[in-house]
Amino acid sequence: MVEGGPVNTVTMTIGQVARKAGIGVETVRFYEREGLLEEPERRASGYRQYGEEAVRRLRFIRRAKELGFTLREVAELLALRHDPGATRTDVRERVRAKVEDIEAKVRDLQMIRAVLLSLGETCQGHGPATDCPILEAIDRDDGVEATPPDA
Amino acid sequence: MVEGGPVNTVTMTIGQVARKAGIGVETVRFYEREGLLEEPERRASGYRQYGEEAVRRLRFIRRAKELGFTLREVAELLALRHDPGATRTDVRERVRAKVEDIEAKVRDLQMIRAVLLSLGETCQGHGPATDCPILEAIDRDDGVEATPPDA
DNA sequence: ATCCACCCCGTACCATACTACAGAGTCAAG
DNA sequence: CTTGACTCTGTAGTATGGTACGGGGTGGAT
Repeated sequence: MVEGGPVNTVTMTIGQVARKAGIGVETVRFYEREGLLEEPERRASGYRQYGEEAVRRLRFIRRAKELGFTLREVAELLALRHDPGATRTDVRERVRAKVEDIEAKVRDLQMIRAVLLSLGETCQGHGPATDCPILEAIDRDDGVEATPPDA
Repeated sequence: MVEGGPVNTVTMTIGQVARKAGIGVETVRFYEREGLLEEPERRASGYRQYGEEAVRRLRFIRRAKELGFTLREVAELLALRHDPGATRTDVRERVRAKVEDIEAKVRDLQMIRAVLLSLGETCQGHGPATDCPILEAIDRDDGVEATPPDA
């Protein structure tokens, strides 16, 4: 934002900015390579120079990741933030989609949980595991869940 | 189980066993490399020969994966199944631990969902995204969630 | 005999999000 | 001016769960 002359912006090294943002130095460089963080100014020596904006951006990345956004999605959010043509509707749409992702994941997990709990009830006692009904059931049981809990 | 002589066990090629189990040929070899599937007999040509037991085992793997077990955990379950010293309690313990994993994941996801929903309410209207409260909030908001929703 | 689908092995590659390392140069304090 | 902490680049490795490929041999049907 503020450019075109020497400002009182205190500059930081990559180590300082990383510490302030609560991430590792290597990670800062990684985000730069991945296009999440714009390439900073350099000193004559080649050392990267950062201002406070970089700390905010890195914290944003960290927080958005905590909220379940992938780095690709974080990049989109960051792009929205800096795109004058982007509307709040665009932002809400991203958030809504992520909420739906989360709800789908929760539903899947709860279905899986239900299956596991019901399996647990079929396997009482202390006998040998070799003929434990759980293992038999996993064998035969089919398609309570269509997709594995990844994605 | 049945060994020591020529039995009426129809043998299958890797392609046939893969098709029956609903996975890919490469995946079968992958599971073998990873120790989930024991190395099968070979024909003189080197072709792998499988019986029905292999199909059951592969389906077990597939199903356990759908239930959220990692390949490592699946290997443990398979080991239990073939270990005469293993008890049903051992099996139940695995299932209980997985249920707890799942419940923890669900709690995390629901916390994240709540944060996202509350963010969504702060960003009404159709203005530009550049100053959308969601993005501001992600900036400042701290630590509703300690760990990202991976693991 | 020929054909084509199938199988063999080993290795490399996909995505995700980092993390580590080697070998060299730099900055600042004492 | 030396020392030690820090930074640079580029590459490689981690974990997870596979998928793809190249270059060759095999099986069974025609």
